[in-house]
This record gives sequence, structure tokens and C-alpha cells, in this order.
Amino acid sequence: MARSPLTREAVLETAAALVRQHGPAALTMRKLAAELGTAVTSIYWHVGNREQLLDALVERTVQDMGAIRPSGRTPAERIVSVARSMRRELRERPHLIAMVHERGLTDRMFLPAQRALVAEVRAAGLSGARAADAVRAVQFQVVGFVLVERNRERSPVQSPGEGELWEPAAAPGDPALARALARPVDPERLFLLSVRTLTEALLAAG
Amino acid sequence: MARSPLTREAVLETAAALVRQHGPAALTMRKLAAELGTAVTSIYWHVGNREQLLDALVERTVQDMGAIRPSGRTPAERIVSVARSMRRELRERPHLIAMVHERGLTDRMFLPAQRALVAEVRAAGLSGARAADAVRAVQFQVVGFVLVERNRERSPVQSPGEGELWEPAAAPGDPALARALARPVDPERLFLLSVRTLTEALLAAG
DNA sequence: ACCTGAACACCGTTCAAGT
DNA sequence: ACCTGAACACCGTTCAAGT
Repeated sequence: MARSPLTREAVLETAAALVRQHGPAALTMRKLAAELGTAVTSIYWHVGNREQLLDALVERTVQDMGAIRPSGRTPAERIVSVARSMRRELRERPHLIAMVHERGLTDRMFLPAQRALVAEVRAAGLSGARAADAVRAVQFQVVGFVLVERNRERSPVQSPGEGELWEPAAAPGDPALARALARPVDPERLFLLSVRTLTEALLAAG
Repeated sequence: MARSPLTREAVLETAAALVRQHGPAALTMRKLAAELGTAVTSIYWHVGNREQLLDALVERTVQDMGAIRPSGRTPAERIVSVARSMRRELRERPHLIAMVHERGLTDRMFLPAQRALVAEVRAAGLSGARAADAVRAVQFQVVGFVLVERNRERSPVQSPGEGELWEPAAAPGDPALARALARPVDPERLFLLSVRTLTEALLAAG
């Protein structure tokens, strides 16, 4: 595909596509060059070395994160809605998000979401250091949950799975508990439960 | 250092040391061979290829995770103590833990901790699916928090840091909030606050 | 200003050959 | 049973040379 003159934008575009589909490990300078129909070394002229290329992709991702529109009737409901938006946005770009995270730009990426959280926390009557704690607790919880979830999906075959390890004997006198632990996790449900519980407890302190 | 006959144990030992100090990326078959004073290819005879070597290291780490001894007077206190133990164990082996996690063995690694959590949750009066939810919510929260924390430490220079972004103007009418958000996160404190809040709220439902 | 190929120093892995 | 070096196919990066 040796086409129109190579441009920084084109390089980033193709690189982003490669990462999105196959992860950052699949982004080699040589494959990228082949994809673009140029010599490997041309890439260096436009975007610098591999590290700088990845940095540029990350920067792009951070810019692309949309604004957050809270919805719901109470502050708690609106915080939960913000959390769900954060999770959705994270899950849509798993590879790129991991790279953003590795570069320590997660906070900057979540600045719009954080502003929304601040507003809701204040609306619930919290202020000062207490309000800051609540905002950060929710933010850590959401990002952490998505990280755990992502890794679980990457290798869904827990060996041996949680299941086998939780024979009824493991929770004597409570077969329902044993059965529940033997079932695979429903992440969506657990996420909602966790965020809702934490949020309501944090706001109740106000 | 061409010494005594090469053994699988020696290979794993040296490999683990390399990973512990410099991370998995620094573990190349050639460097490992140099460290051991053997030919690169000897490693393949003893532990197989690089992937299998990493798998073996992970297996070792999982086995090494100690048992958990809860402490405290109430179930909530004891759950928080379990959470702190989990966090400490995770933080002591950051690289290896990340590898365990990538291979989806986190659940198995935390089986002892999970048993402890189950016991405490039941002691607090929860049972059935509700108890399972509580256990998993705490487990996700702890692992997630440590993952977030770890990535933050790896790249402590948030650019621009949260600080600059939270000029007093950002939280109009609440300079204390703005100041609190401008300060760097105290992970230890935030961890305790988050776990304690979530735990107490989860147990209160029982 | 932009693009190129050759060359370098690194990888993981295979394999035939040694003892 | 254990260890070896040579060889292969892949990396990222530099650099002098082209237009």
C-alpha cells in the first residue's frame, strides 16, 4: 500500500489500529512500516522511536476521553452513573487504557469525571478533606475494579477455577454460600453492588 | 560462574531474582544463561522455553503466599486486617504478582484469604449469595486498589500532576476541598478508609 | 524536507552434534 | 541424561546516502 506521502497522522492512525486489535506487543516498527508501505526508518522521522510513538498514542487516548454526563435523581445515583460511564469508557479501549495507566496519566484522563464526582459529593453535603476522600475512594474503586476485571477476562480459564475449590464442604452449614462462590463472577452486577455500597456509605458520613 | 551441574531449581531461583529486581522484561534467556554461567540452550532442557519458565515462577509465587491470620475484635476489624495482609503480600512482590495476575491465578493465590473472609462474613451474620457478594466485593476492592497503587508508583510524575489541575478555582467556595485534592494521595490512608467503609456497609446489610 | 537500505546489537528458539 | 555452538527469524535503532 505505498500511497500518498507519509504523515504523522497516518502513522498514529495505523499504529492505534494495530494496538487496538492486537495489543501493544504486536506493534513492531517493522510491521507498522509494512502496513504503511514505507521503510521502517521513515517512521522515525515522523514520530520518533517506539517509545515516543506509544506516548503519542497515549496522549491521543487521553484527549479522546469524552465528557461525563451524570444522570439520576440523587447524588448517590449520579455518582454511580458516573462510575458506570468511567467503566464503559475504560472497557472500550482496553489496550490503550492500560498504556495510559502505565504512564501514570489515569488521573489526567479522568479529570472530567473527577470534576463530576466533586460536584455530586458536594451536592450530597460533603466538604473539605472528607469530600476529597470520597471522590478518590470512588475513583480508585472504579479504576481498580476495571483492572481486575480486564485481567480476569484476558485469562478466563482459572486453573483450577474458583468453582472446583468451593465444594459445599468449604462453607459448612451454608450450601447456598458455597454454590454462590462456585458460580463465576458476574462483573456487571458486582461492580454495581460495590460502587453503590461504597458510595452510599461515603455519602452517609456527610 | 560455571559451577555445580545446572538444576531446574537453580534456574528458577536465578530467574526469580532477576524478575524481582528488574521486572519480567529484564528476564532474557541470554542474560539468565550468562548469570548461570551456562549456554542459553541448557535452560531449555531444564525448564522449557521462556513462557514455561515464567509459568513456573508464577506457580512458585502462588505456593509461597502465606496463610492469613485475621486479627481484631469485630468481624469488620478482622476483615480489614485480612485486607491489609493481602495488600502487604501483594506489595512485597510487585512484579511476580503482576505475572500471577496476568495468568488469571489471582483467585487461586487468594484462596486462603478468601476462606478467612468467608468465615468473618458469616460471623457477621451474612449468609448465602449475600455473603458471597460481600466476600467478592472486598476481594476485588483490595486487588484493584493495589493494582492502581502500583501503577501510580511506577510513574510517580503525573504530568501535569493532579496538583496543578486543582487550583482553588476548581472547587468554588470550598478551598479546603481544593487543597485536599491538590495534595498527593496517601495510599495507606485511602486504602484503610475505602476498605473500612465498604466492609462496614456490606456487613450492615446482614 | 523526506525517504531509503545497510548495518549493528540485541532477542527467542531449533537442531544437530557432542559427552 | 545433560550441555554445547551454529543458525534462523525476528526485534529497535543509527547513520550515511539519496532525492
